[in-house]
Amino acid sequence: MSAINQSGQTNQLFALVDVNNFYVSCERVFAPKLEGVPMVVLSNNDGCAVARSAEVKALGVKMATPWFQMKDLARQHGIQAYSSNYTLYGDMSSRVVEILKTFTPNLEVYSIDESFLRIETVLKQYADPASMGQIIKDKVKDTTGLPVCVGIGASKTLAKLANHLAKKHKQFAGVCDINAMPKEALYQWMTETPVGEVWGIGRQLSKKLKALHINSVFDLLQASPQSMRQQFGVVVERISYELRGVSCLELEEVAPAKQQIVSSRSFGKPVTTMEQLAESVATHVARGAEKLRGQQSVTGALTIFMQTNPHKPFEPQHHQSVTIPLSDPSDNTLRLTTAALKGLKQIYQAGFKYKKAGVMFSLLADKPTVQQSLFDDMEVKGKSAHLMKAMDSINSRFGNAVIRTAVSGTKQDWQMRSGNRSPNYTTQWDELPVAR
DNA sequence: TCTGGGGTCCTAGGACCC
DNA sequence: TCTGGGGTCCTAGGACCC
Repeated sequence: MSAINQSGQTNQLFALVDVNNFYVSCERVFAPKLEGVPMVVLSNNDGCAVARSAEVKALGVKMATPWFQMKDLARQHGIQAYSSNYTLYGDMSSRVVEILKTFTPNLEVYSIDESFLRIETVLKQYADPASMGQIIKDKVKDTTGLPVCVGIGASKTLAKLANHLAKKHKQFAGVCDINAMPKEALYQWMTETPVGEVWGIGRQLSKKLKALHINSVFDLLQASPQSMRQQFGVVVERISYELRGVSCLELEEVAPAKQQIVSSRSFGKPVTTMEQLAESVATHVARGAEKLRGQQSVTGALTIFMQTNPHKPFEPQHHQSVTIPLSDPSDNTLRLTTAALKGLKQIYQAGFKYKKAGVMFSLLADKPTVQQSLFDDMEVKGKSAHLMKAMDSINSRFGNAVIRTAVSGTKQDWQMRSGNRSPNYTTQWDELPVAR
């Protein structure tokens, strides 16, 4: 009997499948000569390292280290740097997910390189969870060329921890099942693992926990969930339960619509003029509006923000934002751009060197379907006049609406639309795309 | 001038994640 | 000279209402 399952709370079993050094591994799939070569993938403008190969991690290079700061090291060790190619990574990510879906339908895509799987329902096809993990690992490698590690546990947090162990310690050969581990061994691993490695315990919480002599994962396991709640709130309480194998975080199989959408970017060179900022803001609004439409949302407010370079504290700093509520929520690029530029004018100040600008859409709502009311108050004179008027009206609000409309166009149709049903009513529906 | 309690909504900021 | 771009959740405090 495993240590963790003794709570008897649940038989759920989670697997976390995580691609090793994802961006680096993607690049290596298409350039096998890079295998074993120390390398990084750089962020926008080739600013920071956003992915590091194992060789580079071993040199002590931290995530998001600026490339210019590691150039000496790069020369010494022959570190190769690649600009990022997010289209490629997105495509590779989808391929991995497709493979994982062949193992279980219960899957949550957690990030571009990680998925949680619920596996207890499909285990009978395998000798044990670890061998299932091994098969997953091999299949992803064979099919996509990407190396993954698999962590298995009775909660998401334990699966995460198991994945960490699988990545960090060679003896697991890339697959670690915490659930099957004897208690003594598990506690030993937990004692050797710093509390900051636990999913949800970041820098600040680590510091506070350490002040209470909670240094290792095991120490945190020993602390009571109640006392954790008292001192740190519900988040740490939940982690505390999760570590005990009491699953508090469910699989989110359908990704909920975003609650906010951001588009922002650093400038390669400092930007000073209103014209440059306006161009950037317009680009970001267009990108954001595409994302909005992609999830069938409209935004009720947009925030424009820009800032100078915080890494140059001796230069004059300007960090400003303005939020513009929209009386009429929209996903129309033109309308949003107009509002955004108005906001930009409010906060722009000449004389600063801006380093970053962007836009955030918030107060998102489902995009309304074509509204009854648009038709209700129209007199029935003829189909085309109606449609033109309705389309104009909708177009002015949503810009890119797809209007479902009745093509039979008899008076009865319109009466039915306003609730006055005719028994013989039949109609066909067409989708009329409206020009953007 | 003193004096209540409870609820909701909104916002800002902090902490975390990849 | 060169320093990422997204997201989420939680909490506290203020405004407002009854």
